Amino acid sequence: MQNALRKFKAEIFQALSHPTRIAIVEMLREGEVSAGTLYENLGLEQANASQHLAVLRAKQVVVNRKEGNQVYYSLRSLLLVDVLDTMRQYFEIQLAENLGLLDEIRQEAAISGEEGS
Amino acid sequence: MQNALRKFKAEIFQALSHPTRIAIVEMLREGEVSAGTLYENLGLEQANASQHLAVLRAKQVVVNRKEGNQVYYSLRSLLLVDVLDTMRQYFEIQLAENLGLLDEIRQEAAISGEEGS
DNA sequence: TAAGTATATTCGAAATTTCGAATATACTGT
DNA sequence: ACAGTATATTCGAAATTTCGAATATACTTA
Repeated sequence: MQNALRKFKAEIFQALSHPTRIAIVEMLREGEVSAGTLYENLGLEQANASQHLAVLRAKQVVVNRKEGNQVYYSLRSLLLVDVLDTMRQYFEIQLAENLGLLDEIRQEAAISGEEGS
Repeated sequence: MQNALRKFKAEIFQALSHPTRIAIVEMLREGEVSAGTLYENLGLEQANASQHLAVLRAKQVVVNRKEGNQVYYSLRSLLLVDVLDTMRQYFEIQLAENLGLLDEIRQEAAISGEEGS
């Protein structure tokens, strides 16, 4: 009984285990977004975005709705937003303890800062 | 800035993306457990358990403490328990909508039931 | 029906993950 | 120092994931 449940849990986590898919899920927090808007805003290749959306679909993290020429995606359950929020707290704490990552983030900030925000 | 953060998040999710590692984290919910107790209770090969613990260590999900001959593991942050709890709710809802998985779980339950619980 | 637009799928190749088997390391007691 | 115990690491091989390139599908509009 626990086994299938743990496998199911592992699969959801696996669906969230790629930076691009995290970005997609975060973008869907506010609501429905079309596939095109998604890959444009995230600067992804169309095919690549579609592949990642396929993973999220397969694991039932997102749901899609067709309207004319476009496909609109949204999170299947808002509970995922709660998970993400709790994770955010977790990350903040970890970040404070993880100087290496902080440095990395500062560098990125410095670079994008130079380019003029 | 968002990139390193998302990479970090993805890595935590990746650490949780295997049934065995979910089982380990769940076992650590109550507190510190030795490596030996872990793999005995979960019915794992010693080397395999150690490999999974290495993944959890690398991603800083767990922390370990050496005492004599043994190594005791614990969750680095209790916030992870909250994440798991929210996930549990999520799974319960998904489960209700996912008859295939429910069937799978029922079969497992039936099999272990036959063996006499 | 033909051309255009939006999205998905297929196809390798490269990278990563997972596993068991074997081996290594680090303690403990004699 | 030696044997025993607990845990970690290394080594391939098999499985899975990821990517860009190419192609397919589906809808729309002329």
